[in-house]
Amino acid sequence: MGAFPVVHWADVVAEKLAMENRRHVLATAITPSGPIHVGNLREVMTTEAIYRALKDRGAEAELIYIGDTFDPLRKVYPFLPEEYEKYVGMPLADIPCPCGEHENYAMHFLEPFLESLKDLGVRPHVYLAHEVYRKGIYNEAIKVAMDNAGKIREIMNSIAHRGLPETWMPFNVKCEKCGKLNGEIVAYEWPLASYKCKSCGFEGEVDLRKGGAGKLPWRVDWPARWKIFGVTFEAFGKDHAAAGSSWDTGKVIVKEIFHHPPPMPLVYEFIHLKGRGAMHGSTGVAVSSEEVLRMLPSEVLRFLFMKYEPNRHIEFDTGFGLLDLVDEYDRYERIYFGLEGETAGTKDARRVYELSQPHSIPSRMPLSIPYRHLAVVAQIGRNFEEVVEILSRKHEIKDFDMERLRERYEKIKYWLENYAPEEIKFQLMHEKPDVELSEEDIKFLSALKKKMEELEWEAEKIHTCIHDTAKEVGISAGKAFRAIYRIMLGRDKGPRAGYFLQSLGRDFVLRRIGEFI
RNA sequence: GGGCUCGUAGCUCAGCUAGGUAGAGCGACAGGCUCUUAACCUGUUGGCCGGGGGUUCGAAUCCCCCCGAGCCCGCCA
Repeated sequence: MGAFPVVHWADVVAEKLAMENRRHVLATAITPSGPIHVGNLREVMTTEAIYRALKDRGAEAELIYIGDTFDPLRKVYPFLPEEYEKYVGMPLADIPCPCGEHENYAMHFLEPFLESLKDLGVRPHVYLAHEVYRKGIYNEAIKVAMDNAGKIREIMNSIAHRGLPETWMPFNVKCEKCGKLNGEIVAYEWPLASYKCKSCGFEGEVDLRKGGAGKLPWRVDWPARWKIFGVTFEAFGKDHAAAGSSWDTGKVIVKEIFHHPPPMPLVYEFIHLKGRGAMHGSTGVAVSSEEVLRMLPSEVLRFLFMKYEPNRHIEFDTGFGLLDLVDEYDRYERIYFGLEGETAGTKDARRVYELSQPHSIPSRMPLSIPYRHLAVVAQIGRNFEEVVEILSRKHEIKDFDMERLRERYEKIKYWLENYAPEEIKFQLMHEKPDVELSEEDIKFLSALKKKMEELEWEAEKIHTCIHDTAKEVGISAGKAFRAIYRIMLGRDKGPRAGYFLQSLGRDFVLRRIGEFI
C-alpha cells in the first residue's frame, strides 16, 4: 500500500471499501428547505474525500447528490414571509421561489449551494428527488413498500417504538386539490389507492404508477434509495444514527423489504459556530456555504473538513479563528512543499493538503502572505493594486501568485466588512479626531513635522525618522507611535507606521499633525 | 430513560487502534531586526491530560463508575 499511507480517515474508509472490489456509489443528500449551511456541507465534503481516496486507489466510484426537493415544507421559517404559511406541507419543488428568480423554492437554496460545490471542486451527479419521483423511478419501490406495509409497520414499531396503527401505509399522497403531501391512504389495491387529505379533507383516488403522485416517508424513502441507486456508502449526521433512528430502521427495511444490502455508514458530527452552538438552519445559528466562501478561500474551507476526523465536532470561528485557520492551511502547504517539517501538531499534513485542493495541486509553492498581515495591508491600500504595491516592497509577487492573492484580498475585505472583530479594524480619521495628547506628545509631533517636511517620503525613512525624533525630544518610542496612531486612527495601536504613513501621503500627514500643534 | 460523540495548556487541537516520565499552532510575556506597530526572527511562560476506582513494573493512552458538554431518539427530513 506504499503510495497511500492508510492514516488519513478518508483513506481508512476507502481502503475498506476498496476491499469489496466492486463499483461504488457514494451518496449524499441534503434537504434544501433553507440556506444550506457549512454544517450540511460537511456531509458532501466528507463523502467526496472518500470518493477521491477511492479513485486514488484505482477503484471505480461515483459520487451522487440527491436534492430532497420533494420533501414538504415543514413550517414557516424565520426567514420566510408569513404568507408562506399556505405552502406548509407542499413539496419544496412546488412552492414559488422566495426571491422570484429561481425555478422554485428548492432551487432558490439549491442553486447557490451547487455553485459553492463547484468552487470547492466537488462535481457529483445531481439528482432532484421530485424529478426522480416524477419519472417513475421509485415506482417499483413504492409497490414493494405498499405490498409490505404490514412488515414495514412492524419494523418501525419494534425498532423505533412507534405506535403505528394498523391502517398506516408507507406512502403520503400529494393531494390533488391542495397540493400538500398529506393524503392518507384509506384503501389500496395496486396500482390504485384511495386517500383522504388530512389538510383539506379532499377524498380521491390516485394511480401510484403516476410519477409524483406522492412520496414514501423518509424512513422508507431512504432504504428505497439505496436500492434504486445502488448506494454502497453513505455518510450521515449523528441525528440519523441515534438508537431507533432512521438508520436503525433503514438498514433493516432495505434488507428485509427491498432485499438489498445497506451501504457502509459513516456518522459525522455537526459544526458549531464558535460560542453559539451547533449550526441549525432554523435557529439562525448558521452560515451558508456560499457566505463562507465569500470570506474564506475554497481550499481553506476544504481544509477545515479534511483536517478533522468526521466524528469530531468542528468549532467554526468567523472571528480571529478564521485568520488562524488560513495561516494553519499555509503551514500545511509549507510542509507539503518541504519548507517545514511535520511537527506534533500537524496531522497527516501532506494528505490533508492534497485533499484540500479543489482542483489540482499547485505545481510549486505559492506565495504565502500571513493572513493576519494581509488583513492589515488590505485596510491600508485603497484597492488591490495598492495592496500589491505595498506587498511588493517585501515580497516578490509573480504572475503565478497573482490570482490567489487577488482572491484572498477580496475575501479578506469581505471578512473585514462583515465579520472581523473591532480590534483588528482601523479606519483613517478623515476629520481631526477628538483625542487627548500630552505636552510631550505635542512637542514630539512638532519636531516630527519639521523633519518630515524635508524627508524623502519612503517607509523605512519615515520609520527611522520617528525613532530619531522621539530620541531627540526625549520621549519613548512607544509614546511616539501612540501619538501618531491617535491622531490618525483615534486609537493607540495601528499598522506598521512607516508603510502606513507613506501610503497616506506627506500632505495628509503634515496637515493632520498641524491640526494638533 | 436510551443512543452516539466529546471533555488534553487562556483559545483551537494533536497524541489515545501495538500503554513507558505531556505536544503543536495561536495568544500572552521578553528579546532581536543599527532605536518597542498588528510584519519577520528567537526565546520564555503556560496543563495534577474532567473526577474516582481498577489492570500493570509503568496509563492521557486499556477496563468500570461518576460528573460535564453537544446532538439525537416526532407517520420531519
